[in-house]
Amino acid sequence: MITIMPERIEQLFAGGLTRRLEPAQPLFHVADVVAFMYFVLQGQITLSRQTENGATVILQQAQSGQVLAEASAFSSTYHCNAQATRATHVRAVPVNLFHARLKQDANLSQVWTSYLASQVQSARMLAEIRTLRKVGDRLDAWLEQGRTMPPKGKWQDLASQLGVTREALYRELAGRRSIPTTLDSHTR
Amino acid sequence: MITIMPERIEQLFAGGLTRRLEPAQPLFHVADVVAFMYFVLQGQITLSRQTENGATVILQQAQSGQVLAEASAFSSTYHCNAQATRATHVRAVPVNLFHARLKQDANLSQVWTSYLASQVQSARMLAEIRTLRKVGDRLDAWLEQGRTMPPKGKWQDLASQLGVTREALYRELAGRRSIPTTLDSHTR
DNA sequence: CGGCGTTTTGAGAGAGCTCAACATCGGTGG
DNA sequence: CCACCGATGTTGAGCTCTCTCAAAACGCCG
Repeated sequence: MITIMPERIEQLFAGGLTRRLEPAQPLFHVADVVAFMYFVLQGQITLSRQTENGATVILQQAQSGQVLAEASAFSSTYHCNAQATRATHVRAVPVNLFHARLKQDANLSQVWTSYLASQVQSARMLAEIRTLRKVGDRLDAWLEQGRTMPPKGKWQDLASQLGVTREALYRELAGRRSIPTTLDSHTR
Repeated sequence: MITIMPERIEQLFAGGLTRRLEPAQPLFHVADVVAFMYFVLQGQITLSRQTENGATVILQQAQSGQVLAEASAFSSTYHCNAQATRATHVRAVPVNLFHARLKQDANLSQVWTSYLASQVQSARMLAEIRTLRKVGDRLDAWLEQGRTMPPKGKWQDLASQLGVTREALYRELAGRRSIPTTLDSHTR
């Protein structure tokens, strides 16, 4: 497994405009022309799409350190909506500059490719984690990735990452606190 | 959303050796030196890793048309185990040839990058699908991606894609057959 | 025909979700 | 300094859904 340093991807967004979004503020909509590539500095952006039946499908919850809708680099228009879930800072770089950098700098190109590969990896991992039924198992699998517990105050974010309600996560954590020595997870 | 034609990625594996794997046969193990990149022609390969606690974490279920462990292209050794879940055909290309092709052919490089971007997209989508609780919702979301129902005989594979048991999927399908006109999904 | 894998359907149990109440903490303003 | 407020954390009780275990009905092929 490769370890991607987020600072390196940020090189691709060097000199870009920083833009601040209020909670629920949209960044772009379906069918908009792709003019910029965005990098989440802080906060969270939700990418979603409306289905024919009117249901909303979430495509990505972009966290800080992630690039928004990587595939939009290959498209002339967006195929999803982007909206801040809370106060968020993004860095924007014109797509043509983005492509120019990739073309001219083989190093940056490598950074971009390995970033994509690592995103594939972690997205697949997350998908597998979310097939686990018990929150304890999900938490274990998540922690096994070399991740550590976020500070108190961000546990709700962890809960939504794991795909469970905050109550369920709180209960799991409470249970672990009360029996700190018992490490065996009773699978099934 | 970009549409990736699997034939194009296959260009990267042109001239590679085709290898046949029996069910449960391993392809490589953790710590093995990365010598080849693999493309699944037919069948399925499971990528997994053992955690310190002895639990097995699944990282990817590579389907036909997918490249195995894309991130291994950037690593000297594998960080996961690969094993066929059933009879499977893979195409193998030496990593150095793989890299040489990417370097020499800007077109192939583009194919590779857009393939990675599309994989990121679909993996994230799958992760979101698997946070839905009802199999009906998961199936709807899956179908909304422009995918169509696989032929009878492959519904079990769909079930595992959706992260549900085959019984649950069969029941859902049976329910839809009996009320073919009712299209509204009662999302509470 | 017999065997094997897929598809169906049933019944019970388990685990998380929902709804609800309440505690805690930090910041704000009187 | 204290009352108030919003967001986070905690805990309880019932509901809902899928999973699990079980038992058949098919369907295909040697």
